[in-house]
Amino acid sequence: MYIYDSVAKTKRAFKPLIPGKASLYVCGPTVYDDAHLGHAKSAIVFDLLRRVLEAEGSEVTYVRNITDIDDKIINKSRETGISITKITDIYTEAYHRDMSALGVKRPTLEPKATESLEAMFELIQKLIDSGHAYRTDSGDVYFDTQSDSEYLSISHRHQDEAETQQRVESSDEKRYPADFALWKAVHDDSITFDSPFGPGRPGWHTECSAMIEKHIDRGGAYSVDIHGGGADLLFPHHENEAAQTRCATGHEIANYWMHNGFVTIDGEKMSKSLGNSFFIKDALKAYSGEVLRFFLLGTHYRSDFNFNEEDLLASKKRLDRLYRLKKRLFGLNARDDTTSFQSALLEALGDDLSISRALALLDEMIAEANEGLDANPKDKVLKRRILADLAYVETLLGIGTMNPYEYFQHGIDEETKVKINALIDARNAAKKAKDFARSDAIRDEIAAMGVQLMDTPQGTFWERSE
RNA sequence: GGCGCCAUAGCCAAGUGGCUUAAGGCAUGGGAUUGCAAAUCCUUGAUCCCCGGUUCGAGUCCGGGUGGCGCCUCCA
Repeated sequence: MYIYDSVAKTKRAFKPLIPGKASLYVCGPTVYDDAHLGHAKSAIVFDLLRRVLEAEGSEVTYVRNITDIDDKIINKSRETGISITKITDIYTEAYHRDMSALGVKRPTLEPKATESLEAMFELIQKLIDSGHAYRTDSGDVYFDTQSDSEYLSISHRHQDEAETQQRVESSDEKRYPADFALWKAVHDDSITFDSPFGPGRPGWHTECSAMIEKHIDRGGAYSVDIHGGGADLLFPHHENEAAQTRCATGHEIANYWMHNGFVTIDGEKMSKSLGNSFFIKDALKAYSGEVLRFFLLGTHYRSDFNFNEEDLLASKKRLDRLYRLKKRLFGLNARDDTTSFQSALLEALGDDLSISRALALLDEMIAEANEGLDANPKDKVLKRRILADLAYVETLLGIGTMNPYEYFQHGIDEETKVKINALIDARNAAKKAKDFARSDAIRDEIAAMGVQLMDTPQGTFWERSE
């Protein structure tokens, strides 16, 4: 496949270090709060990448870390009185629950920072030994950015010394303002970990480099094939990761870099400080996870994504078409036929995840399938082909996975369903007696409940409207 | 202040110099179908923010302008 490498700033043919085996590392969440739409976008994008690589026949090692050591977690613990481990357990579980609802498959490995301390010590020690890191009087260990001639080659910055100086507040102990902490010494009663450098906790970039070395590096020209994350991580996070690994191991951390665009809410960046965060769990109250997945998937991963309800509903209608087709073939089993649609779909996604092209192909497939079924409702060969295509879409895009009836009835409780079915029976009786005034009155009554009826040769079905 | 991204129909969104006098979806108008509807199918719409340039040829490259946005500070 082809991947746009955001460091090379060009599209490159993807060639893994070991043919047939792709490795992927993505920066995961800090588990101190519920996941928001930005987490969802990133997770969905790289889930898609993983599916495409697998569909192309690669054996994918996908590592996504869980950051469970962080000042934000510690602060939350102080504020709430809940223990650190309790907090990280709660939000790790919440993250998994939300991602699962969005159809995001679990990565191959999900290392936690607390379980990777040895690897971090090793990395830091190597940097100290090789003169790329230094200790301060207060016990902190800093990375010496000036010791790395390649520093800033990832984010293509040309840091102006004077300008940097005014940006950084407490640089008193640093040799150079851009230097960053590998280990922060802690002397009070905060959470600390014992280390060869004294009690403290790791700097925020340390874990990614350490985990990649521990779980992925196979001693090649670089550590991991693809490194991914949100666009905001390019600098300083990825720059610093790259510097650490380069100086500790002598090779680059990644061969390809992928950065997904931001999610904005009504045109503004979503951020905690602006107070416009949008939690996935809240969005899931109104929409099924798959509707959200499809919406977030619909815009190319490198573009910024603006979230608003109106566009979400338009996106849902597009997904509805897939489910309507699925409904027409409900109850039939798919087989593994391969079709030209499938290869075209994979080819589109293999071109830097060109989702718009892929969805256009999907729409065309759906239209042709409906047309064919209209013309030849009993064509078994056609049905087989459509079912195979739908199954392929499920696997590759992670959409169309639900029971179509449940999809269209999302959010309606059991009691209401019973009531609706009773009204449908009454209406069908009226229809049979050609009492259309009464049957239309019943339909209006049902419509008032937010439910739409559809008469078909197979009977009367209903969907949630709006 | 430094670095960077974006600007295509009412809305979302492809397009990386000629095969595209611009995919696909939503919405709108018309039609087929339907007891009426819904669904489905057919059909309907933009010369690509502005100005200048390069080229036989530009939405697509270059320069300038205008308007959005992001990173440089915790953030996917």
